[in-house]
Amino acid sequence: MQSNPPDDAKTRVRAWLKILKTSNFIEKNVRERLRIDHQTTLPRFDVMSALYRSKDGLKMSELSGVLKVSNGNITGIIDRLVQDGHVKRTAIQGDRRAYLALLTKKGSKQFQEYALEHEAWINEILSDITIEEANTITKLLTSITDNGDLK
Amino acid sequence: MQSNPPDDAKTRVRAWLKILKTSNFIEKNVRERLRIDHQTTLPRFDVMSALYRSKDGLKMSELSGVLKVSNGNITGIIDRLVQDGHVKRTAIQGDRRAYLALLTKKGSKQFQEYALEHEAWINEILSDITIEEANTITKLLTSITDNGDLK
DNA sequence: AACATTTATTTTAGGCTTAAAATATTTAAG
DNA sequence: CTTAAATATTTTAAGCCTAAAATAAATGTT
Repeated sequence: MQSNPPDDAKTRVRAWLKILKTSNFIEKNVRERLRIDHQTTLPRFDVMSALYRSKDGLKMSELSGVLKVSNGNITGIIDRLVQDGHVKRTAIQGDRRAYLALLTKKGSKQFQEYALEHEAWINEILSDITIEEANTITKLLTSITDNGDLK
Repeated sequence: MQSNPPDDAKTRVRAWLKILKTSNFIEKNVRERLRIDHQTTLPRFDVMSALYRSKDGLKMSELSGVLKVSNGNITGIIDRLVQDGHVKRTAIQGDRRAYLALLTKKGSKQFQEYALEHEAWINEILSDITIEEANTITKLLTSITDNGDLK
């Protein structure tokens, strides 16, 4: 089974389109469940997840760094999370420019519930692939995102 | 190497997060090149791609069906593509509710150029995976999106 | 101390996205 | 033919997202 460069390029494009399709497919599913079951959104879930892991809260710039989204984007998401009582802002000693965003007790409790359900959803959506296959996917895709030549 | 259900769920979640990360990584790259090199966007590219393949144009509802986005979404994207002369709307005989969106000559020429570059970009971004690996990715991910239990 | 530079965040303008409501047209039923 | 139901699209309201400009505070330089 020989291959030549032009065919190789098309094979890689096919893999990319499949990655995109799969990602969109799962994402849509998760977004819908978050919306219907919890009246929340994936960006909000992602921010809460980062804050939950951090324990002591994160600065706005740390959040946008971890989630790889723009600074201004985080502003609006945190605004809404503060509105519904899941997040609070706390001053930082000696720097009045910045502050820490931190989960409230309510937010922390709520996120634990989200996380359990999220794991179950994903396990269901990916039920057709075996554990070995899941590991293979993780391994192969890692060599793409770890491509040092880009960014 | 035994596994148990709770570990399996976490392994699947890890695979999902990697799929998401990879997709976002590649998408960001492509969006940036479209923006900087061509002052256009991925949604616009996607619509032009669908129209290019269709030859005779597509109705709005066909576009939203193919691209799996909402109807209202397509309205705005086509509006902007019409504005910069890449797409035109043509009446359908006997149905004044609908119309076909069709690439203009300019749009068609432009898309051919985009497509060539796009293939080269992807080939570059995925240069660290072999053709065999690309095919493995495509095959494994297909069993996820073809999961008939959902939707 | 006064000024410039850097750092942290928000604001702005524009585009993407959705679900739900509204509009227009066609088709079906009586 | 008239009314009702279905189909095709747009509009609306709200949220997400970015790059670039603006604001504010901290740090460095003279």
